[in-house]
Amino acid sequence: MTDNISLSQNQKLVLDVLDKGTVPMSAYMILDELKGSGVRAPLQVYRALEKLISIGRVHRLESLNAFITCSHLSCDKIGVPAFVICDKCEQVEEICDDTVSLFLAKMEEKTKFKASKSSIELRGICDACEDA
Amino acid sequence: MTDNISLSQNQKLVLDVLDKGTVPMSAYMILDELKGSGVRAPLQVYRALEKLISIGRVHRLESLNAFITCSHLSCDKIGVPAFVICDKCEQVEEICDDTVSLFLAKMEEKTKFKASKSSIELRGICDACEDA
DNA sequence: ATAATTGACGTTATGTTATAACATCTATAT
DNA sequence: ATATAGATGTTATAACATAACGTCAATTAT
Repeated sequence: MTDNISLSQNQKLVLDVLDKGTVPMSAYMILDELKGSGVRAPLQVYRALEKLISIGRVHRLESLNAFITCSHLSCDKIGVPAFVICDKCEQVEEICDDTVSLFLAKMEEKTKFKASKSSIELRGICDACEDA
Repeated sequence: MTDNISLSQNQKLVLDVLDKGTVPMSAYMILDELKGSGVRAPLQVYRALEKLISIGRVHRLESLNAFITCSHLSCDKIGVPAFVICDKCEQVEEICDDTVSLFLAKMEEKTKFKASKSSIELRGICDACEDA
């Protein structure tokens, strides 16, 4: 549990569920977890997710239609993340470094494009699962 | 129109619709276009798309839930594509070069990960729309 | 030749993901 | 005290995708 100040009740609930999970969760999985806490409808979850994403506490994985907490508390201060997603164990590694930012810069230069909300997701098999 | 040999009727129909479109289309948009050609159900479209994607003639844009034809006829021979998607005019540029492949190689090395079906999508505003 | 396999087809029903529209409600700032 | 901003709750519906069933034609193995 970290800096939840200024988050609303539903936003805290959703973030807590995601924090506890070790793999990405869909909005409806989150909803199921929160059925006991007074959260009843998909929109309550989606609205909380929208807010959490906007402040960088949560990321949406486009290729999974699922959500995870930011592994840096908030990526906003750091940069655009890339996700490395194991299709076997479902673990996700969030990479947010020069390799990614330089790649993006190069792409923007080459295409004369101003990227604002990119999605970089590598799908495959992680080292641990490969060995197993 | 290009090398459609060995494609089935439905596969050809779906590919033709995508070829005519200048922007990504959802499966249901494609279905609407094909209502007059005897294609009736979503599954017929999804099955054709699955095949077309598997042979590299079509790409799925995860962040849009939409599909476009490969701008290289088939990426299979070339490498992993990255997509630069303008949120204003919806034009998509497909980039499939060293910048992308070197980035992927670096990421794989760094994370000890074997990527098989990555998704790289830059969302933002293209040069033309930026100026306008 | 013929049985078996493969890949495509068509249909109905259903599952999953996401948002529209409407009505409150509370805190903050003027 | 009142406007406004953000959060809430609810119902209904839209949009995206697949399961499960049965059929059929082309290929290939025996």
